[in-house]
Amino acid sequence: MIKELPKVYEPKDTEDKLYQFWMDNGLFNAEVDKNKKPFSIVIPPPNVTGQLHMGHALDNTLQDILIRTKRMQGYSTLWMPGTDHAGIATQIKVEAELRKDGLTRYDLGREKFLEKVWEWKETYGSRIINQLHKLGASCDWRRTRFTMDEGLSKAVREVFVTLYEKGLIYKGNRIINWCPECTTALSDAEVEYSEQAGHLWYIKYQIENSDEYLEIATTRPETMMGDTGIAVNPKDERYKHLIGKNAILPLMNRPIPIFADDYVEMDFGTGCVKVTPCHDPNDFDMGKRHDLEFILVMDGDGKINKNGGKYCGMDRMEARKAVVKDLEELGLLTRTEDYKHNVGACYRCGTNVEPMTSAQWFVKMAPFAEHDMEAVKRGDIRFVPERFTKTYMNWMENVHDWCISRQLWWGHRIPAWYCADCGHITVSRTDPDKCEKCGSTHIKQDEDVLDTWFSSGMWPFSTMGWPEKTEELAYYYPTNVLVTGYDIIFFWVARMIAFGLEVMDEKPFNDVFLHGIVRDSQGRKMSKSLGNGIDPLEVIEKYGADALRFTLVTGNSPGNDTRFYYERVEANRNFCNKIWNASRFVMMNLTVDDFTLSENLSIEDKWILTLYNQLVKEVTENIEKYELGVAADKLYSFIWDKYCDWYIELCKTRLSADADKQANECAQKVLGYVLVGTLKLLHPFMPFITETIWQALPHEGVSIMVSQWEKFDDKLVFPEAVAQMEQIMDVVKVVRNRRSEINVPPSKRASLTIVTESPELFAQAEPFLKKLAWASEVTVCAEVPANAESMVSCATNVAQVFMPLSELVDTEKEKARINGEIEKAKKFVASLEAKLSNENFVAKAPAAVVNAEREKLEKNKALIAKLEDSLRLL
RNA sequence: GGAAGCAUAGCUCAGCUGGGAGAGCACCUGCCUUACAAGCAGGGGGUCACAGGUUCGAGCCCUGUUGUUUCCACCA
Repeated sequence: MIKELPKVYEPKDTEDKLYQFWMDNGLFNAEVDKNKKPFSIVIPPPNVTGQLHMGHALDNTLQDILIRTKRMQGYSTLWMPGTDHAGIATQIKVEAELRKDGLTRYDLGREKFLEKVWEWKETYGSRIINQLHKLGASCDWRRTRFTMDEGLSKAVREVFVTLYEKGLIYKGNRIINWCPECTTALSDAEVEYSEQAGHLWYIKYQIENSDEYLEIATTRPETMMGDTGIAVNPKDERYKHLIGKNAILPLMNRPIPIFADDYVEMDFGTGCVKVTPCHDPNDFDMGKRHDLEFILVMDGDGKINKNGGKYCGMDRMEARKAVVKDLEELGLLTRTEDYKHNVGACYRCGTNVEPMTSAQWFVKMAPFAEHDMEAVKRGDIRFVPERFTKTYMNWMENVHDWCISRQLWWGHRIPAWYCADCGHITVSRTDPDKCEKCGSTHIKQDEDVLDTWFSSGMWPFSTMGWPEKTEELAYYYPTNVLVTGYDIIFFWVARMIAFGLEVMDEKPFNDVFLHGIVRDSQGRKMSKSLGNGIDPLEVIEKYGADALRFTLVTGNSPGNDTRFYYERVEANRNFCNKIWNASRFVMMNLTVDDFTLSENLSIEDKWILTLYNQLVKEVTENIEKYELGVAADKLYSFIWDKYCDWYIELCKTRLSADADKQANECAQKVLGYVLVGTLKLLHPFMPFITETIWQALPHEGVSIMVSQWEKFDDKLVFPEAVAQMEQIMDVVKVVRNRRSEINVPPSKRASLTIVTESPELFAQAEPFLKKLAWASEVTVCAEVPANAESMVSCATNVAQVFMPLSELVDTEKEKARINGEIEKAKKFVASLEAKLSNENFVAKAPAAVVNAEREKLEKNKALIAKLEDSLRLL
């Protein structure tokens, strides 16, 4: 039963073995069990070829804490794991690999390339899963899903076809964000804007059949070959006479109409806007409004196409220079200004995106938005912290149609077939062999694939087997909580809500528990380019997974970013060691084999049990409210400051060899009882060390993981004992303090004379005072001793303490010290008296508060009396 | 342009529904008091950004100001 534990906790020796033990015993496995309440979480699927970073570590630690707690509380828990195919990200990686051999994906062709990606996926797909094992994640790995699995692909197709049939998905030629590097369309969410230094070029446009010129500013001259109009504000007197006329587009020498549109701001630039409908979202809208010509001047690779006249073939930046140079030579460039403006970049490769019209597939968002916002408004779906509700709402209110087609190869191919004969598009759940309209067999599937987020949007139900009606779905859906970073609310959370409500007719989760970003110690985002990333695996290797987990959940509050410090990991590693040694101590003294509390509890037992019981209540509530950091802090301070610093010390006399056997066993049981209970409360946070210790202690059951969560116990409430214990502890503290001030080392023991009105209490406390206050002997009496003036004194509100150490003390200093303490207490008393004599306070404040203030007043008055008494003796 | 967060000890941050300001690290003093030196005991250090307001009472609630970060929008 009792094992010898080494003096220092070595997580490395145990963690992998324990994880294997849990796996071998199937403890992570989720089983549909009608006798239990379900609790489910789906993992935010990491990129299949990705590596564990601190963000994952945080995200999964939070989930693991929740799932482990619920498991212990008797729920049938499902933590559904899996990975995401991560379209662009993965394709980029494999293409980069090919580039090393001087190849592109086109050299291989679609089929061969996809084979290559699948190979890549096979090689690296399990890496991040294994890394999650290191963290202690208790997912049901048997159920691991991948967004391109057969089942999930089926779900994707089903959703696509269904939405298409409902008219919620359409194909249209619209303006989208194009990444010339990835050569694909992107959704609005996939564009990151940042301020870049650029120029405003002012260009002269001649009015047709006139000598008059218009001056127009632009930041992107390279697209001007696609200009098909010039807009002015209808109220602008300067240009009213030109409305309806044409201007000549320089370089192309093409007449373009001048028209009025409210969109134009009179006081910006020259008050004229050149309109390039194919290369600017606002111009696109104006183009539609005014029925302008749409001329696309760029190809997918960012080069000017044949519509760009002489600039055809030039790269967009090259074309910009050439256009500016030509305008200059023609004398049409009037001036150039430096100008800072926001430019969008691809979130994957960082290349500036090109807004351009393109035939793409879209999801109509307006019909979704209403339901999606309603569900949140109703409180059906709750954001934690609440403020993100607003973020979500704002986004939803202005949501645009979602571009879901990507010109990639890696992903779910769009199930649409184009008929070469009649042009009809056949969208089908099964691959068609002929056009559904004209029957022609000359049909060809759309080359494009779907946005990665399209498939992850259905993750909560696709992973549970939908569109099949599985018992998992019936039992575990909707999931209880989604844990993720606030940075992907739009990408993912919003889309899951949309698909869940539309497809399942039920929300995907009750709560959305959001966390922030893990930054480096200087508050910078961890990134490859900065090289400031900290590898969670290295941290685990050196300090243990428990220390890492604890570091990630403490010292921050939900939804806020957090900085990562090794100092904090070290502190938490030390905490592990503290727990380890406290447990060693208990085990070293262990002769009993169960921790059923005995009847004759002593005062210190009652004290710690009361605090422990309170801890159970609070930690449970905090976890329930997602206040994991608060719960962790409470565990930390209970274990360290209460259990170790006081209770273990208080027990030592009862545990000594010559102590009474019954008392000894009573102490052991309380020590064990509280230790085991605390380990359970701590287990979700620190699964490894708690299991290791739990296994070494007397226990029933296979693992602490599946032991029963502690509950608040009405029988373990002893307010009187707590009050008494605090009186004793006050005396200990005041003596320690006194001794420390005059530099008395613990080895120099001193007799204590305690003058008090509670002699029995302090007589009982004798062993504590000997052990904790380094007393050689303790005398308790009602009167101040005769030789008091030759002793060092200190006082609490219930006791005066005298120690024969006056040779170490300067009387004047002593007087000053006591006076200082009196002053401080008097000040406080005065403030309390003022408060209590305020009729409004007494009348309006809650009775409990008033009573507490009265109690404080009495205590401090008593303390002053004691101190003044001591002062008189000097 | 819109929205949100943050501003508390030297540093990084907690502070739950308002009731005499906390932790970790750092710093100072004294200790190997046989579970733990990854430790023990003690200590110093905060007009809780600023200005108003509500309240018996404000770090906490309200308004404004300043600084700072982020998100959304995208005026050519």
